Amino acid sequence: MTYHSVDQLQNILANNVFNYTRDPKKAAGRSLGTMVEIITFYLLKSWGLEQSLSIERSLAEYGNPDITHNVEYSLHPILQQCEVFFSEKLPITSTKILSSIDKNVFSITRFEKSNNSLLTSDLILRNSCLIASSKELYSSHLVANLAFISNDDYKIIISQQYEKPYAIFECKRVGIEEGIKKGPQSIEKAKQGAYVARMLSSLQKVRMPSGELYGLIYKFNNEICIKPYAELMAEIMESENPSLLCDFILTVGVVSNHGNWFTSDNHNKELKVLAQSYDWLIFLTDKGLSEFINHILLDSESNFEPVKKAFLESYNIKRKRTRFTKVQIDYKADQILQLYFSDNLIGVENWFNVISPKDKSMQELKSQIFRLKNKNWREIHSL
DNA sequence: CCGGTTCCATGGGGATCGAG
DNA sequence: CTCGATCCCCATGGAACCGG
Repeated sequence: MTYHSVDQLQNILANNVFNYTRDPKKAAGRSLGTMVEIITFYLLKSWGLEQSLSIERSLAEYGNPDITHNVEYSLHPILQQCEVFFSEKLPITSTKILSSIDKNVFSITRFEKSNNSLLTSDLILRNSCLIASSKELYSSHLVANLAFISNDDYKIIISQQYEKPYAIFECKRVGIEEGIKKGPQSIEKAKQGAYVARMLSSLQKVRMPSGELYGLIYKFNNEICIKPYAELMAEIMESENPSLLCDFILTVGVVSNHGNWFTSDNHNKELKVLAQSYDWLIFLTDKGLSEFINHILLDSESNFEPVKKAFLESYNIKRKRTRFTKVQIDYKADQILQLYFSDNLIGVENWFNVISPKDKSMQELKSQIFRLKNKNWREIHSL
């Protein structure tokens, strides 16, 4: 297999794919960001979180809903779920899906329909397709996912997600400048990411004069709970107490290395800023990202041909419509990616290193997420 | 000049709306 | 319903700028 560093891959993409743009290297860098997003999405999907997942929802800051941030991936409590079998002509629009729901099972009167299509007539799938949302703040929204297609019959799963998530994922990437060891641009994005990571959850991070990190959380009736961060986090994980959980959001950052960031002890400032801001910071290694790109784009004799085709059709001066992003993806490419990730789940998990918390593993991250997923959110939010 | 911060051009995505 | 326009948001990376 051809191995390239990510920098080499960026140059290959710049020269061969993005040569039509004014700044090919920048556009290639942007597309590597898309790859990180796609890898993260299919990882979450192969963990079985698809029905809980929303993409690019606007989330309010804790205690300050005036300010909102669009968050890449968020995991929400599922309030209700139903399946629909469906054999109409493409596209599968929100209107068609909503009209096929049994209203006795699932009341949709409080919802406002979206204009999204789950599957377009030229087979572009919309991941975590938002079909309707409720107008009231912090209520819920409906997400549709395509389970499978057989003989023009479509099985669709519709999940009603509670608006307030229990976990979020954000993907970031920073590139190295040609011939320069350390760039100026990364710190700004690190700070932007850090700001969002620190503003969404009720669990606030506080530094003691000694340097020790504490967690602070307001309980009901104005009681403040403050204790060492790791201890408080463990308590939240164990807890079913609504006042600890109702506004808690586990924040996860996914970063990828591009020359000036290191997985070694040699963390630079940007990485330190992010590591202390997210609850979890995981690092997609060069090896992982290169392996993915080599497989889907550069391997000439692979069965990833439809994935490669979708990518090239998306980034091309004559392109009609993008079909290779975390949201809109070519249906065939999606099927291949799903299979690839579920068949190679252990390998994919090994593409990541955990940077913080120190000495934790991807398996522990996974188990924390499932622990949260399985809490009784109806009770916690008194629904 | 050095090592940083701030600014900004460019690429891209999603939601929404209105014309056809 | 479809498509394009528009608005808003975010990411990437290079240039300008600044204090010592």
